[in-house]
Amino acid sequence: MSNFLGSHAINMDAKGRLAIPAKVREELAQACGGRIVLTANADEERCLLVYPEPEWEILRPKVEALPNMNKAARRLQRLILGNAAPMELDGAGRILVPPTLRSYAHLEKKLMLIGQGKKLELWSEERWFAWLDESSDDDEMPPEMEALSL
Amino acid sequence: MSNFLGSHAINMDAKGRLAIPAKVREELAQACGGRIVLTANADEERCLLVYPEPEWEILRPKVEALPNMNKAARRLQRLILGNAAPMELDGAGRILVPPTLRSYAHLEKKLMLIGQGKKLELWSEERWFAWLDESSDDDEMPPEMEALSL
DNA sequence: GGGAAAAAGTGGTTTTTAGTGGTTTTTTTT
DNA sequence: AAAAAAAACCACTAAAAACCACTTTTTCCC
Repeated sequence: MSNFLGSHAINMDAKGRLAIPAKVREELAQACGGRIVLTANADEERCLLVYPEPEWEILRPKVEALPNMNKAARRLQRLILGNAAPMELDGAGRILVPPTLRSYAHLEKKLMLIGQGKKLELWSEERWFAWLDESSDDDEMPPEMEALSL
Repeated sequence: MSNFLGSHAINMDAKGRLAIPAKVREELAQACGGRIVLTANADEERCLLVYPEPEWEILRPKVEALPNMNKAARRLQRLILGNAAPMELDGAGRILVPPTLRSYAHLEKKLMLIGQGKKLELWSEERWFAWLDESSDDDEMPPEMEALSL
């Protein structure tokens, strides 16, 4: 199973194409033959999520099955399902980001691709660094996290 | 199991390469054959963490398994996983620190490598000495620490 | 204590690979 | 059928990685 790590600075060209870094490309080739699903992130951070297709097919039914009389659940469904775009890497290892997703995540030229284990996150570089600088406020930690020893 | 102790002053060259001190290199060779994972520190101190690969593989699943609807947990995942860079020492016993990590920890020429038992910490020399001078305020201690007798 | 040898650290050079941009062809829409 | 947009293809530039040689420091032996 895929295990994405690390961050990569990448540029999107004028056509909305972006070259997946070679190392990530290798992992994607192995995990899904280059077949991925790009969608919106559901939390307050406006970034995109990149799933290898098999990983997406585990997640998708779970999202579809959420009890959607609940407002938060409906929101999640609309964002995740309503923005999902299956695609393949082109011959040069690039993907073409659909305009709607581009504007959702405020993607311009300079981007950051962030490994997050089973998926990747795609951020506007500006927003990523702004997020890094945010104070890690007094959010409550789950007990599993309290017990961690890094 | 590895047990890193002591601190070493080291220089990073213009390309971002830094020579691991010979004594540390020996320990790394024994612990992981020179295979390490470099990542960001998650707390407010902007330094890097150096894990021998086996040690990293104990930590990684714990971080990936955190409940990521929680904000604090997501932050930890983005920092630890999103900055992780597996690497090996080169022929001369050096590592190349990726640009993103270099800027995260404000690393310039003069660095400090600090043994921390199962891992090492890598600091900008300036920040390390500034930290040493900080007042160790009135932060609350966990009970295990209260019970210590140095 | 001095000198020699070995090891460690430093810097530069070369080669390979990844990223970028443009061009052509095909498909779709009006 | 023509024009425009999208997709695939191809070539060139730039950056990263591996390699190699030199300098400095430390250690061991005389």
